[in-house]
Amino acid sequence: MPKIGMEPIRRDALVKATIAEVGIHGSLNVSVSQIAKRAGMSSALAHHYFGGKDQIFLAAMRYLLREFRQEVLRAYRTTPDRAEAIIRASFAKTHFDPGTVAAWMAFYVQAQTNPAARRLLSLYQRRLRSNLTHSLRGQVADPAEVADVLAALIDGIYIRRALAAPDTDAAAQVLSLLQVLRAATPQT
Amino acid sequence: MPKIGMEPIRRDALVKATIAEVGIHGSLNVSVSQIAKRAGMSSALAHHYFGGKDQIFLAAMRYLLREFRQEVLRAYRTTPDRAEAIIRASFAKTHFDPGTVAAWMAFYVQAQTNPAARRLLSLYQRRLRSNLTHSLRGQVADPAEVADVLAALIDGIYIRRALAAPDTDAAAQVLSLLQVLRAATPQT
Amino acid sequence: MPKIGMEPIRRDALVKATIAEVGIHGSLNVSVSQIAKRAGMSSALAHHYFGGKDQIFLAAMRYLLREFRQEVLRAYRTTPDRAEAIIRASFAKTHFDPGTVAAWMAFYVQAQTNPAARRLLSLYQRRLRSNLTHSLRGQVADPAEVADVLAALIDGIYIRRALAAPDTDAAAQVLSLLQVLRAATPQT
Amino acid sequence: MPKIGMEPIRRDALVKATIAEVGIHGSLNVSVSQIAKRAGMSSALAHHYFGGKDQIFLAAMRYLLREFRQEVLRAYRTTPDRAEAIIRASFAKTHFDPGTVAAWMAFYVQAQTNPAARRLLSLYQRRLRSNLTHSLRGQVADPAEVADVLAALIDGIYIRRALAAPDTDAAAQVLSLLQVLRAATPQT
DNA sequence: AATGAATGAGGATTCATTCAT
DNA sequence: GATGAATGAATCCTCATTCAT
Repeated sequence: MPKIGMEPIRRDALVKATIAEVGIHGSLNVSVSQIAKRAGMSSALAHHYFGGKDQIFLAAMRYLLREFRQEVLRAYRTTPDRAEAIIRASFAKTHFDPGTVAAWMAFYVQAQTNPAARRLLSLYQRRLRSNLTHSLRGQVADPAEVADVLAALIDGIYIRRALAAPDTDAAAQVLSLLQVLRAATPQT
Repeated sequence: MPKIGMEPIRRDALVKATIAEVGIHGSLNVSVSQIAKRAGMSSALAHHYFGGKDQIFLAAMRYLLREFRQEVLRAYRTTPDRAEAIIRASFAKTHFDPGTVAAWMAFYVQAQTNPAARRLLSLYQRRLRSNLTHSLRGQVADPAEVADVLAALIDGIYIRRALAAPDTDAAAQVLSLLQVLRAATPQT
Repeated sequence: MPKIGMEPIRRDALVKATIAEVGIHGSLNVSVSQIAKRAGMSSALAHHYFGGKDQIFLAAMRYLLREFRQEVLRAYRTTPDRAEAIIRASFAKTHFDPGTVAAWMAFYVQAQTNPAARRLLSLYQRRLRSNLTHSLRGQVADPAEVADVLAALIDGIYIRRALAAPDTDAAAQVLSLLQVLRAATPQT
Repeated sequence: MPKIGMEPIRRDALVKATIAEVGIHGSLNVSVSQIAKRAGMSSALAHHYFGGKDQIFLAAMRYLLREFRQEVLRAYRTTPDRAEAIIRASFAKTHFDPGTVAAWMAFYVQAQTNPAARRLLSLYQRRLRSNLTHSLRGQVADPAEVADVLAALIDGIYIRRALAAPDTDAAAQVLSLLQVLRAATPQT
């Protein structure tokens, strides 16, 4: 009995299985078969839906970035200060799931040679920068510059927290810097 | 060609070939044969000297960290401000060689699952933090905290510069933040 | 050529090819590729179906032991004396095929270190002993003890006949001993 | 300082190292390097003395057979009954050292294809048979035939004891059969 | 839509053996 | 006599991908 409308369900299952499997192995050294098995289908079907391994992983990354966007939107609703909302969303617990961490590290690796991955990373970075810049308007002298620093700091702290012992509150660290910067370079 | 005492020569050649090859491929998906060929020897000899692929890559990473240490020492000699010296050394041109960048990204991936890699990364991070802390003593209220922020910022900016267009001066960005932090939280 | 239900066919082909190839080489120093080629498939498929070389060989041994069991059952039908049937089956011509001999010798080697092989050998020995014991009941004073001797003698003569010139009738030798033992230690 | 007369010492060390290493691995899957390292020399030297791996192993087998011969001679001195002496020597404790067991099993494998090994095995078997025949002269009707049975039984029981749990006294089992045979077929 | 079947290509690793010193 | 250096060849195993059904 041919099922109709299975495609989105299958794709979603594969994306989630990819993240889980990447998390378990800590890298992209995961076979399509492993992913497909976890997603409850044959590897041939995975190929059928995505065309190849690279595209499966790319879809997984797009999914993670989409999740992140929604995390930010949620934070907007509970945190009046937009910059703070972005920072808090950047360090949401889900980002530290093994799968997410491993996917991000692998993504950095891929971005060096895979044009599609590089574009995606670029897009994420531009968006983050733009969001931060907007959120800082009217608060600091040079919003774009401060946004740059904050964005880089977010990435830097994320890597350190993700790979080393997460002993301190990552968001707090960025927020305290934000405070300093706001005080130091107020908009005149 | 001398037939004795080849070991250090071979090891060195392999380490350099590894970095080059990793740079070309953008990841650790490089065969030992490729590395060995570039280093001018058989893959069997590479295994003989290092025991396995992981150890070859680990040796390459140790080499890069050793290089970085020397970069810092050199900077100490030309830059009176120690914090600035560390920051400048962190963004030395050699760090942006494709091989070095790829090795670092791969290193982050490995650190998730390979204990030896994780230890090495930890060591590097502790050293950087300690050096920065010392260099900030007497200049800011809480040197350790500021060192933490600077270290993370260095990593964050490095990744962004390494993977995206290096349009701005990375060191300058960190240095300007350093200035702000010094002014904002002076030692009383 | 049917495209489904190939597994049992492939497995069988591999098992037989293994025995043949082991016979040709006289040991387990046979590559999976050689076996697979003889079985008309790629080595990858052989791995797919069996998981690894050890398991291919183990399957081959299980096949030989199964064959031996059937040999015994056949002998039961034509030889009224059960002990004699077992002995005759033990020296059936097929047991002296080069592949079978080589597999047995390799099996002895494997049994020293491979737990699965050891278990299988143990199972075979217990079965042979148990069958012989049953067959001797009511004929000799201590069936178990005589069974032990006969079983060992069967193995010992097999090795000698398999590795040296098979000039004498192996079964006859054991049978004559059996006769002696029956006469010497009758059940009272 | 060139050492003189090292050859026999080196060869002996290699032979003993071979047996030990074969015992550890349970098969001939032992590299010459491993053997040489255990014997305290380079693998190149091992090749120099023996010419190749096969010859090293053959030398080890010759050593074991020599040892066995001496075991028999020792037994002759303490056991008046020569047949019993041979049987006891055949099950001396040293024969059950892992190295000796593994070497024997490997020897059986080799005898199938290696002519030198086959000759050596043949020689051992003929000697054992001849010794047994002599020892039975004047005691049983057909010494050669009984010798054959005993020899095979010795091998068969050895394999069973070597590979399975050595719960019973192997020599006793053969000796009791010997007694039966002597009683059953006395020389008239 | 879905899959079992199938493989070519590749990769890490091992090793017996040779050779210059 | 002795060894470090060196390698070609081989081996097990994995995997992305294709295809007939």
